[in-house]
Amino acid sequence: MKPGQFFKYAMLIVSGRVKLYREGEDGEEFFMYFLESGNACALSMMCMARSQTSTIMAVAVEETEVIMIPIQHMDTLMKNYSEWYHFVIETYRNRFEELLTVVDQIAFKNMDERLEWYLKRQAKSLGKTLPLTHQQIAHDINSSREVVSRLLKKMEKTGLVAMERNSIVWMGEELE
Amino acid sequence: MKPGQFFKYAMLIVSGRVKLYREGEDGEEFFMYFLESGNACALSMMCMARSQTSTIMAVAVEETEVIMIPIQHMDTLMKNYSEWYHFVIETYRNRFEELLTVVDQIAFKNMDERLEWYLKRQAKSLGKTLPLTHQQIAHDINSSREVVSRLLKKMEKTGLVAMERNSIVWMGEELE
DNA sequence: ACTGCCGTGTGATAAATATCACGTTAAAAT
DNA sequence: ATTTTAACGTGATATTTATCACACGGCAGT
Repeated sequence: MKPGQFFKYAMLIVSGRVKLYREGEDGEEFFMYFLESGNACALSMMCMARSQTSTIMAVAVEETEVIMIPIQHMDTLMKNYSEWYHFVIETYRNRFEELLTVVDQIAFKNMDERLEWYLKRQAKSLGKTLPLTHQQIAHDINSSREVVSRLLKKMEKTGLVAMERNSIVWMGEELE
Repeated sequence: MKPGQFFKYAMLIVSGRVKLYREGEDGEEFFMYFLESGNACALSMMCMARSQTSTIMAVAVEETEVIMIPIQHMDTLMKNYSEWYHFVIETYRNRFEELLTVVDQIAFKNMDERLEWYLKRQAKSLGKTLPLTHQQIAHDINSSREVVSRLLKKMEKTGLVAMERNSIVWMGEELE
């Protein structure tokens, strides 16, 4: 899903994982959040009223099943099923909150804290072993490989992560 | 309105202006957007389902009139008035988009571009003459006065702004 | 076993931004 | 009119992050 594409369906993730990120003008990327089993894509639901276009990048990073609800059914669903209605509002709210925390991070925090936060979120989604190269991480937080390498090295010394080739193991506190 | 306060009403701005911003742990601020005449506060509408708390700072920067709709009426309004329903969804969507552009700026752009973008948005809301000190601007974009001063000086040389004591005049292209 | 690629480590350097110190100016207060 | 205060200007320096250059080691393909 790329910016400019039309939404014709509201989407619910049944299984798998979708990565949502922004793309800068020069091809930079910035990771925002994952959609996972049970989540709905807030944007796809908000565009419903008039088949508006997406403004965000989304790629399935695993084999993913989705339920696609034609947008013309959204209005009647919303009106007639209050469970559904509340689910949708709750989805909006959660994504909005998540975006706000993303803003906090990049507005107020330095790279070391941002990296830590990034890894923690990845670990929450993917488990403690993260199949990520330094290069990929750098890409996701819009930094550079060298910086990520050095910061990881520091975190390894404090015991927060362990490094292996092609993966990082998150050793931080329990994840919910 | 501070983080932690409960929403008991969904709010519509009738006149005036409300500034929404985030607050960092050490008291830093980061300007997000204005709510103006005709706008609704998206967050206040999303918290309705269960009187959830706000997570954002909001202050009226002008004498402001608002319509406050008790949240317990929101559900029935949404179900029975499709105009209202679409207005609410549209509000969600617009704020969401706005947040995404904020993320873009701080994730991908340098201070000079961010300052320019900030001033342009202010000018769009407040008119070409902006009653802002360098210090206030620095605060809003989470930078420092000196940096803002120097960047403004550069922008003045290219004719993009004119500076007066206690205010900046935006000389850029027409605004919408 | 050899080759080449990719991921990683690391010093040196550059660029962007923040901070410090101090000076200047203009408006406000007395 | 003098004092006081807040806003602005500017060089010097520090910090953070990005970039460059290159080295090393593992692993896959031949």
